[in-house]
Amino acid sequence: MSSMNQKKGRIIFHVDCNSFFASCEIARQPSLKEKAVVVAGDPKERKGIVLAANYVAKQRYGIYTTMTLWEARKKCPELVVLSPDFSFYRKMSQEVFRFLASFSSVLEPASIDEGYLDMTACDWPRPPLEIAERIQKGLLQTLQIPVSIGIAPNKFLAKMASEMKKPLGITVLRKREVPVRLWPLPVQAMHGIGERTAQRLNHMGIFTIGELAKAEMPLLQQSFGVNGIRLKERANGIDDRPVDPEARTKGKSVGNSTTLSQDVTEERVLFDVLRRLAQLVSQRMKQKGVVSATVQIMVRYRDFQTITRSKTWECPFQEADEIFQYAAYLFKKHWNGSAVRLLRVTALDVFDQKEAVKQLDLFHFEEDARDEALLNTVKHLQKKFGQNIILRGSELLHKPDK
DNA sequence: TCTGGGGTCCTAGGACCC
DNA sequence: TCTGGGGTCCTAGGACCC
Repeated sequence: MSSMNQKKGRIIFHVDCNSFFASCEIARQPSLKEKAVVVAGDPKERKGIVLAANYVAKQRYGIYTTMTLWEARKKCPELVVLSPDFSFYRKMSQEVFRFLASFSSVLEPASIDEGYLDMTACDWPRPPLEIAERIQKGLLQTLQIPVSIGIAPNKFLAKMASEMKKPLGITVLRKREVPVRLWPLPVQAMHGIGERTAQRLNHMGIFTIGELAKAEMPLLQQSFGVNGIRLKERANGIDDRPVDPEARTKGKSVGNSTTLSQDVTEERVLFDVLRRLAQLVSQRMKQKGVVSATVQIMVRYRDFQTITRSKTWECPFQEADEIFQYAAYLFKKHWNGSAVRLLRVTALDVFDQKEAVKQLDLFHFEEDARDEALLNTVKHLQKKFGQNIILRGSELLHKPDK
């Protein structure tokens, strides 16, 4: 909100793994260290883009993430190209966070390879800079993962700070340094401003973070709504968001997608893909112990035109079969018949499996309680959540276990 | 022989209800 | 015999991030 209720004196670390996927690969194959290494998908499957590049590839050859493998090879013919191994990266990520958790319990993973630590309440006897050095050295020695660390009074500044020196940097950014260190930068250097917003700001005559910091609020609010207010605050170094250890665990959706190795027009093949994606989604939902009542599909056509369609059903689900049925229903209804490049199936607004039963407690029925459809629904729920779902009078109840 | 796969958040319009 | 206004839910799409 305003700078008045900005919490004073917090110490926030942003820890960012450098070239994470590439670093993981080099950790298990150290002989690659001096070579130019990228992790990339298979071009035969039309997935040939660079997902991560180590610093040799980045600095010596100018290779960057999202570049096509074809371009990267042109820049460096002897490039070492590895296929992604996501389960290995997830395992390494868990190790990184386990290590970080030993420095502060107020830890918020922000993605697979970065996280925030609130060090304010930690009674470490050493100054923050020294703790950051310990974290950096520790991760490098025990896991061979290089990280950059930003130290600042809030998340936004910590994030901006960790970006300033890579790889293996530690950067302290104080609020009073914002005019000198952030304001000269172009707006697109700011976390939260992408290509589109940068263009629109430039159009308004705002090119640097400093100009954004001093921009007229009504103007920003008119063009960007609540985001306008937020952008101006951030440009002034203000950010009240707490480091929330729960933020990541309460996920909002679970989805899987795939780019087909060729554009497909044959319905049967597309349905097979949807079935496979539904299985993956179901598997991950079960791992997380969540259910959902909303399925979304995404269809990208040959020309990259992309649509999403979703629908909410009455009963929460988790089984692959159901997810497939719902996805297939949406696909049948909305597919325009032309060649498909990518398919995605997502369970939206997922919630805890245990909550599902609680929610049913609140699920009231009127006089149509004896409708066959309703009874079927109840049977269906019993099958999924156990016999302790009962219909009493006009209410669907969860009967507690004895 | 371009353009991966996993997400989050916000907006805006329409339906529906009071 | 003329059309308000507020609130909420659902759906679609866009911007952004790693």
